[in-house]
Amino acid sequence: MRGEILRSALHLFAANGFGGTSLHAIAADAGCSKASLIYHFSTKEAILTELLTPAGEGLAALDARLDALPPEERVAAAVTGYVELALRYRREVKILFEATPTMICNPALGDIPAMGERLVVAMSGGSRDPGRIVGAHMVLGAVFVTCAGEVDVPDEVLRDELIAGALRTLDHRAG
Amino acid sequence: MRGEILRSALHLFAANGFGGTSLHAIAADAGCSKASLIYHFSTKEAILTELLTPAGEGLAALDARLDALPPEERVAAAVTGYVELALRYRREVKILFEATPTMICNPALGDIPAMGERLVVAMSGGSRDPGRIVGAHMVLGAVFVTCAGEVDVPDEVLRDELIAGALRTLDHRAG
DNA sequence: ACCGTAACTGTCCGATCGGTCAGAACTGAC
DNA sequence: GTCAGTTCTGACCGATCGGACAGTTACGGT
Repeated sequence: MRGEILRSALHLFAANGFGGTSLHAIAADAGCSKASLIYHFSTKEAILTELLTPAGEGLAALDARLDALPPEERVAAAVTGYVELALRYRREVKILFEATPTMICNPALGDIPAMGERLVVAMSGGSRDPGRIVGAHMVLGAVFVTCAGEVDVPDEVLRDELIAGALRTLDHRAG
Repeated sequence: MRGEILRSALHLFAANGFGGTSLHAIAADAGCSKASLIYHFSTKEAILTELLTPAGEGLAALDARLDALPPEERVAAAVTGYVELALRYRREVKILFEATPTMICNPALGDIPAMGERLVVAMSGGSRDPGRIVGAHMVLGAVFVTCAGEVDVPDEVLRDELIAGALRTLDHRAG
């Protein structure tokens, strides 16, 4: 039942957003009562937190992996890791996509926003050059919305093209 | 008063999203009653529509301008025009950013989603190559979130770096 | 058979939402 | 002054929201 609730919530949050999904809707989709949701998860936000936990852990693991890498390999590894993570957790990305403006400071998101910032630093190579910083933000957004939206392309192709495109974006001439 | 309402709504929608902003909040910020909002605009969505109209017209004008251009100039013009539009209507972009997943089919958005799709076609050069299509979606998202977020870079620099980065993203080696 | 605990539900609650409506307050024309 | 029309408001409405709570069912250990 608990799993059923999570599955329904993931599906509905991704389709209609967090704010756009009522507990009633989740309960109806999962085939249980609204009170049952609150029994398993004490709060609506707790459902969101649990849904985003695996993605957050993946992001933390990526962050740790990058730290252990020599600086010259970091950018490429950050891009590859980020793209793979975003593709694996497509629906979570879609949820975050809608949640970002409204609840960027919400504790339900955990450390995800902070690690997003660290990812930008990694992809910009730690540089203070505005070009690198803007480029890193662009990559973050590019992968974000491409994964959230439905582009009619097989996943493996999407993966490769995202990585290639992101590296192109970051590639400073005479760098 | 009408202008005051629009200014408050633009500010609040951009900060908290459309769904996250109540009529009461707009009225309080504008210094009038909730009923006064409904007097000037018959509906909450009507406020949104009016707020997004200038940006939508700018997008339509860009679309028309691209149509009158020889194909080989279209991609660069699309990128430049899109970046300038997104920077000029930053707050509107931020509103759209949050609205996209939830109300993509909402009539309040007018033709904006459709013209977004046409922009993708223009930036992909009308190609069916997955790489070009993914690249165009990436540019759309990259400019979108970079303008919606607050990157600590002066506007002119941001403009130039966005255009340069986007062209890099789209630039396919060996045609 | 009995009981304690976990799983689940129906019902109710206060808050907030977008929107309605009858009328007050202001305004310029005559 | 007064009257018509625009602008604005307080009070109210039904709907919906997230959540609380008491009570019921299912079940495994003894």
